Amino acid sequence: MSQTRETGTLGKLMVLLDLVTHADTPLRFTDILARARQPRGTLHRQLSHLVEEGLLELDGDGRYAPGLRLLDFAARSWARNEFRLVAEPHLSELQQATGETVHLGVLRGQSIIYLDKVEGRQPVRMYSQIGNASPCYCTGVGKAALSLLPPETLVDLLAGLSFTSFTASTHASAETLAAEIREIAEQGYAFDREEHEAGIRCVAAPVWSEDRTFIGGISVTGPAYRLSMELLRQWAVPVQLAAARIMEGMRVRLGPRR
Amino acid sequence: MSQTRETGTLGKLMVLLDLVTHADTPLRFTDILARARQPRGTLHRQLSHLVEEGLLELDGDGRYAPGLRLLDFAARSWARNEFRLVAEPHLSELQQATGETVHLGVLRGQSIIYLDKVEGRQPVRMYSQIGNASPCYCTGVGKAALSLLPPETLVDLLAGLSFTSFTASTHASAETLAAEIREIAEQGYAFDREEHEAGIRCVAAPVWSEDRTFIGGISVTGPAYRLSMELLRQWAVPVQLAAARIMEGMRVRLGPRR
DNA sequence: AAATTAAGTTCCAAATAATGGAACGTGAGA
DNA sequence: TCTCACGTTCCATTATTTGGAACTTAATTT
Repeated sequence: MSQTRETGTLGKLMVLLDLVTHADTPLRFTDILARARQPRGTLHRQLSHLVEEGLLELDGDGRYAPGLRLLDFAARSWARNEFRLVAEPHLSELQQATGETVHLGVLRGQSIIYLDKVEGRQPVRMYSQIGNASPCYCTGVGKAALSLLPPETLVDLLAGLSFTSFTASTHASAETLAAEIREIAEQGYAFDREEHEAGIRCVAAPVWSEDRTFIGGISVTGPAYRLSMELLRQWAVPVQLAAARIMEGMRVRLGPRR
Repeated sequence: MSQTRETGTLGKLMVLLDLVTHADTPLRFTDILARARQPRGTLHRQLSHLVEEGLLELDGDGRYAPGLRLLDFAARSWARNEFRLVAEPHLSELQQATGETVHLGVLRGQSIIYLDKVEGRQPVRMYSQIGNASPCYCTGVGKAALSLLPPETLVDLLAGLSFTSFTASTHASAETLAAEIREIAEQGYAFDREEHEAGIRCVAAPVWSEDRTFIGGISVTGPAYRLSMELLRQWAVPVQLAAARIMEGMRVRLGPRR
């Protein structure tokens, strides 16, 4: 998930930040000590620095939680993200056309990070999905993104994956995944056949920015009982169309400068 | 806004992260060089480290933008934040009762960071507000939060403020602000009389967690033409009630452990 | 096209910060 | 009161960062 260096001052601190943000609940000093391979004195100072910077917070019980400064950073990066800004209107349009939830995600390391989500009427918790990192091998957006990679990069990435079986249909080996990705590269669209979450299907299309800073995809997602494979196949075309419009938008936006 | 140390390896890197995330547009190396007080060689290596860790991203044009890894960190800290989790149902209830937008914010340094926002029916961009840092001296939540501080802490904080006049009614000096905060401390609720944004009013009440990790407030916000001061005064009671329930919820949640 | 300037990158001895083992509080429970 | 587990502080050693300068590459001008 995280491509942390683990060396250098920053690298070591990021490992700790990862540790704390990935925990289900705030961690006490000793909990962190057990998981981080650091001497007590060192760990203590490292945590203090992170707290001083607002990246971690230490509550009255001596438990470390992620710092709210991270929220401020994130709110800013999200609000100004060029890819997201360009994609936004096209995502809404696609949502209108299908009535289902639309996602925009990009590949970072081995994960898909969701950059945006457009739902129907109901005011659903956005943060719950936006910013979340999901595996690339069992999501529509993820597989669509992988189909964009040059063969060598793809091989390297696949080699580093460890396959967790979320459902019965989750890919369990690099071989079957590679085969499907070849197919996706030809077709130009991908499905998620309940591979990440039982009862949830999606159809996705690859999207990228011209400078290849963003390699990702968009998808239309919904419950299997409502979204037959038949219907998803029909939606492949509008999804690809929306993807094409986003790429054109990025071309226009980046073009004049180069 | 940022209480960065500016010394130590991490401190210097955070200054850069602040610089890039605060910029309106991705910055080129030279732009950053001009603003950061660092020699070229040093700056180059620092930026490289941030990019390696995914905290910054370098696009094809050599422009640095905030890294998407920040989103992942933030999504996690938000999803698991105890204060927010406890407050959530009470915010929704308050939204139902008033029909207007409800906010939850906490004090971090001199800023209020919005932890949650509950709007009416329409699916509004949440991220646009959640995580955002706003000044404490011209928001209802901010002034409510300040009214909770011990006198000495408050004096120190006020001394460090620089007052930007967003509207004609924005406080422009520590003296008038301090006077209003004394009043708020007595009353137990605060108003924002179009001090941050023209045409926007709110009524807020202070909220804090027992261990004082979270010092903040909740507010009901809306357009001035719809929310007379008269109406806001009526809402002060339900807002204070919701605040009381949140604090009780935190007491129960934290209590058993200590 | 050559010359000039600007932009970005790499290098390495010197300066600085991080390390980690051990000693030192501190508070809860026996 | 004693003990033990949990945190915190200290400081000589070690590793990383620093920053000036040299170098490469790209853009602009003559």
